[in-house]
Amino acid sequence: MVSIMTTTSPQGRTELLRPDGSPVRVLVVDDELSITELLSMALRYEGWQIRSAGDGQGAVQAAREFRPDAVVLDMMLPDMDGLAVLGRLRRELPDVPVLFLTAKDAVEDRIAGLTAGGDDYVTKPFSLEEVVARLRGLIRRSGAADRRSDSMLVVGDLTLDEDSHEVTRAGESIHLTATEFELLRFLMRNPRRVLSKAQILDRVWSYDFGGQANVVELYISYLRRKIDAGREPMIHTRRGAGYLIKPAAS
Amino acid sequence: MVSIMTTTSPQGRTELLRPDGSPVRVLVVDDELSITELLSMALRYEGWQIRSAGDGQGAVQAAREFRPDAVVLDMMLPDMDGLAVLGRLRRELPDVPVLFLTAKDAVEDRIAGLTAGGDDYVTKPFSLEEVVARLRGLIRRSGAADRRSDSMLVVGDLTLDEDSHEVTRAGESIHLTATEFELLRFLMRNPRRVLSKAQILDRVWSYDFGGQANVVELYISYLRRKIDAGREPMIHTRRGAGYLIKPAAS
DNA sequence: CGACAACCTGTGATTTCCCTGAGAAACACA
DNA sequence: TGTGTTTCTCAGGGAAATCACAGGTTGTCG
Repeated sequence: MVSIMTTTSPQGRTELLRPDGSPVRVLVVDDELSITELLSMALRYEGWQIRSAGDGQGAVQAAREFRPDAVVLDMMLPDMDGLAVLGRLRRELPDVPVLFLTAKDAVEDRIAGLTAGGDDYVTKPFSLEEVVARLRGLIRRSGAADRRSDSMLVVGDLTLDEDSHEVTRAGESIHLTATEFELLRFLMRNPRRVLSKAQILDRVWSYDFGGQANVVELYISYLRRKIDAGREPMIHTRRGAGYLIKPAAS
Repeated sequence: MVSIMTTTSPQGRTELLRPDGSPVRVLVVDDELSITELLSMALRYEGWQIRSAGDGQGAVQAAREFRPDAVVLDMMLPDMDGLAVLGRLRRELPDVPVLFLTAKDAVEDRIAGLTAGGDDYVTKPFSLEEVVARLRGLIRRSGAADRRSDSMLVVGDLTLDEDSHEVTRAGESIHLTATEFELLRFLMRNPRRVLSKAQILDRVWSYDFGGQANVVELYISYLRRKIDAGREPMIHTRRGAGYLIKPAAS
């Protein structure tokens, strides 16, 4: 088992690294090219090293050569059943966590036992933030002995706990809806960085979202009402560019 | 006989360890690959070290080399009768407890005799929580005189005894059905953590459950009626995410 | 200073998710 | 075999969340 460390970059962004300082490796397995590319891009942006495969055969081979620290696996592959692929992967990589991608309506069906090993899953269509968050969780937890429960995002006096989904400002607990929570998580994972509406839409909403772009404005408005209400504002608009979050003091 | 210690990790999760600090070892014997893999995953996640075998021959050999602290043994093996395997295993590992896996309709009286010696059994199809709980019990008890009552889960004023299956809230005893008990145990083993309905279904219901996912909602509803009735609620819904349990105060 | 674009937010329709009562089916036990 | 218990399905009600729309506000630039 490979232990995983975390470091914090100047931007305050926490990165996962292997003990030798090399980037974390993730294998993405899906037969739809658009999905693997979408994921590869998003995950590379996290600073991770990505390899992708389009079928079970390729997945097993890539696992052998690439030795990833985590695997993203679509359960619907052309050449073999998802469970079969899983079995083969496990033989190559006994302790590597797997994030499953499943169709929404398959959930009730046959997720049986999938999350048993501390694995996790997301349903299609997913949002990239969701996938990244889950993967980070899996990798952190597989990092073994170093099981620090570092699932806490902190910006100024604002905290967000990814395990309990709890959010507080100045110690005061704040209730957020699912979408509000994901939006805030994205902002807090990129403090002091301007995020465009398009970026936000891409990452926080699921990839097949077809609605109006101004949902972002709407949800920013919701967040402000809950987080900045009466206080020194932390969420700022950069007109023509996007939004950013930063500690109130400064 | 090897004595077993327990430590508590940062997450508050209790782990079983051997006196030298190395992880507990469990040997899993079943001819169905899907079962051994399912179990291996789940047990590894408990922080245990797992070895698996697909038949009696392999089991005996693995026992000799691997020196496990406990064995999970399917009573239906291809090459030899379960009892024969058991006999051979006992010769290798006289004091190691065994958890039997049996078909539901198997002759119960034979099993009854077997478990007299402090062993235990579960019927297929089992739930992972069930197997983990039984194994923990066996290992703890084989770990000798030092029976520290570590079989107690406590969250706020709610207590759950994994040995006696007794549950109390604010000192008041509460009767739960088997399924309610397992659900509550799973929640209490992960306090302050949001657990999705799929995760819950995965661990608490048996691996071949094919029903509606809303049984989870139903049983949460039952639990609330018994545990939160009239009191400050401890079971909380995170709409769109899952459920979590936490002490009432907070 | 005026005009335009970008942004904010109230309102309400729609959808999604959750809760729970009623009863059928499976089971446990005498 | 009968009775009480437990598990689970189904379906209706209700609450919450999501989102479109549109009118108001603020900022920017000529």
